[in-house]
Amino acid sequence: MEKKTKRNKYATLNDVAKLADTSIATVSYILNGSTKRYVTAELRERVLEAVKELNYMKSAVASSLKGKDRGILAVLVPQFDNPFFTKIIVAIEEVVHRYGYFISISTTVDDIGKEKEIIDKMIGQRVDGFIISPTIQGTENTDHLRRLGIPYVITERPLSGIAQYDFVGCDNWGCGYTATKHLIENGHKKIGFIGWNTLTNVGERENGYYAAMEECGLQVKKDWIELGSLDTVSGYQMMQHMLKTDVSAIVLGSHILAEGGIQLLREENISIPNDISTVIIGTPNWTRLSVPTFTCVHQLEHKIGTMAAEILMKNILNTEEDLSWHHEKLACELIIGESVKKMN
Amino acid sequence: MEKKTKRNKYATLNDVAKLADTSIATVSYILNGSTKRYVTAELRERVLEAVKELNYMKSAVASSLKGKDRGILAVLVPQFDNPFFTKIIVAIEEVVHRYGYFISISTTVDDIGKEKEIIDKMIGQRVDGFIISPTIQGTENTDHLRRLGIPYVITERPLSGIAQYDFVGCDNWGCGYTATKHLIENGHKKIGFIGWNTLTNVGERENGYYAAMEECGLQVKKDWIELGSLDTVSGYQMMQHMLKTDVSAIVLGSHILAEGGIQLLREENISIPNDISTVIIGTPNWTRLSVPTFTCVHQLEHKIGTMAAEILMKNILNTEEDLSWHHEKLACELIIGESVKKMN
DNA sequence: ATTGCTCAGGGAAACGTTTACATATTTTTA
DNA sequence: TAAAAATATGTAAACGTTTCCCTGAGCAAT
Repeated sequence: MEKKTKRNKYATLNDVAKLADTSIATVSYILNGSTKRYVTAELRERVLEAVKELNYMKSAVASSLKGKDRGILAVLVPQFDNPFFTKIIVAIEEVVHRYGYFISISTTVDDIGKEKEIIDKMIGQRVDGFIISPTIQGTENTDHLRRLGIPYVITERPLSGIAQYDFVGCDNWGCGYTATKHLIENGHKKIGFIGWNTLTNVGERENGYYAAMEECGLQVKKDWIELGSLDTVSGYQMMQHMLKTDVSAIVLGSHILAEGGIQLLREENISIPNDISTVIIGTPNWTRLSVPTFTCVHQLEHKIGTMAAEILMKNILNTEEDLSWHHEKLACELIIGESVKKMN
Repeated sequence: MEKKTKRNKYATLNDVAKLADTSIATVSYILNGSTKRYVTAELRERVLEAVKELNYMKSAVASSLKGKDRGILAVLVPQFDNPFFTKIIVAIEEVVHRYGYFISISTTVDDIGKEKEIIDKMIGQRVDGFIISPTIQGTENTDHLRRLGIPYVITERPLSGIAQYDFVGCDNWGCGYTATKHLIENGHKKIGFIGWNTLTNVGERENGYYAAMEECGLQVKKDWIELGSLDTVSGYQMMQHMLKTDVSAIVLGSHILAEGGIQLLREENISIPNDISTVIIGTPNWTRLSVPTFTCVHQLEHKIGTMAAEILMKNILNTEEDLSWHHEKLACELIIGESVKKMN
């Protein structure tokens, strides 16, 4: 049976009007349920039947040419097979769906060129707004949005050097601080930090670590800090270096790095928490399922997504009560697992 | 600093034409790089400058009214915080981005009503095609697409009772068969199966299990089969029942059920693989990171996404050599971990 | 001197909606 | 009973593109 290749034409208002023997204006009013128009039940019936008969489906493309909102939001993330972003997106979708909008997700793979490409294409589509976890190579792309007056909300990664924009992310400083403090409270004094060095928000995690150490009067040795790139291989390598030091506990600055690092620990038969304690920043599923379960600092991804979407929708629909810029940093939560040994 | 609420107007072809002191036709030809038009370098320059000056960004909305492709594909999945679908989507995005298209992802939460709602909205947007992992409550929604002549490709969950459509999924029968066969080859004879009962594709997994058992002359006891709903809670409960039986090994029909089931095993301090062996269908990350690592049947999600996207794009662009319907069932791969004990 | 090219560019009609405005028939109200 | 209001519908002008069809000028070959 061969595949049909011809594409059917969509029925138009005109087709419907002809079949129902009326005018397109009447059809349009009926279909939009407008109250500005009196229509006899009989005619309404005829029109509705014609619609069904012809499989008429209104073209949002044509409507939005007439100034109607598109009903589309663009969401840009670095990657979306990253549970952190996936969870944010799930929340965004829940919210915007309630508003009758939908989202178009694209991944920038942390490349400012691709980011620009995507943003331009989305502007071309006249999307109503953007939710962006921006790349860190610059702010030109969001500058462009601001110039054009297109509403946008930034998530997770703050823009540097710019004050006037809406932001929702987690308190990365707090993440680092909480993780470190927890280890200290369990009697650890020699604590390592594995992170990466390209993002300002992770720099914050590192600063939180330093703050906790300092607050407790603990000196930080240089080789307790490892910064690499954000992938499992790098996590693996940083853990190799870390094992040559004298730390008794490690803050794993990201779940991706944690995956690599823990892989190494397993290969070397190093026991968690007996040989080394860890706290992971981030809470992917596997931290609950593995043996041992992991102590993690949980970021409220769902709430980030929800808030970002609400702010954007209100901005678009102009229903915002509060006209100042949002700058929300959501607190993190410590989730106790079995990966931290109590020292005495 | 208060938030600006006024939305800037986009510059139009007309604006550009006026500023460059020419006609919109000329501008359009220049911007589209058409060869059907002779234009002096000087005028071209003027136009390009006006474009920059005005921040002109062509409206894909208006173009597509004139019959141009939208450049949008709709992707529908039951959920996307499910690594199985996430991976498919990542692959789809890679492919369509190469074609200069982009995707709009929505989740149906396995509800045929919401599925219809989304499909209608997407048709309204005049998307060029669909990639759908359909709900199982019926085929009306895809029937509708077929009636309208809109290209679509089905992934993972075959439509029942319909022959003429493009399909890409994995060989679920093979998944069940491979998992079971592996356990048998390791000397297990009393093997349980935990699955769920609402999807035809999972029924296939169960059938593969039966086939392997039968092939090896092994009788299946009724209480070795547990079917529930697709969530961790159900997985947990089914494992409870399973533990009351005499099985030495279990095929976990989905990674979601596996999460619940393994949770219980951990709580009860039942050792894998010493007390019980497991093979999981599906390969989320944690199966490699936990202790022990898990033996899994790997489904080629990335390839599913790639093929589905290629088929759809070729269909849309009419570059298809082969006009018969695709019906691809990708073979699975056994990945050996430490969760199966060798019996003798 | 008339054709017939190649260049260079403008005019205007679609595409499928929305909506302001106009028209015509009833019904109500003063 | 005439004017005003309510009811019921049609016409046509946008919206921002694309593209077909013109108009002219300059030049070479009849």
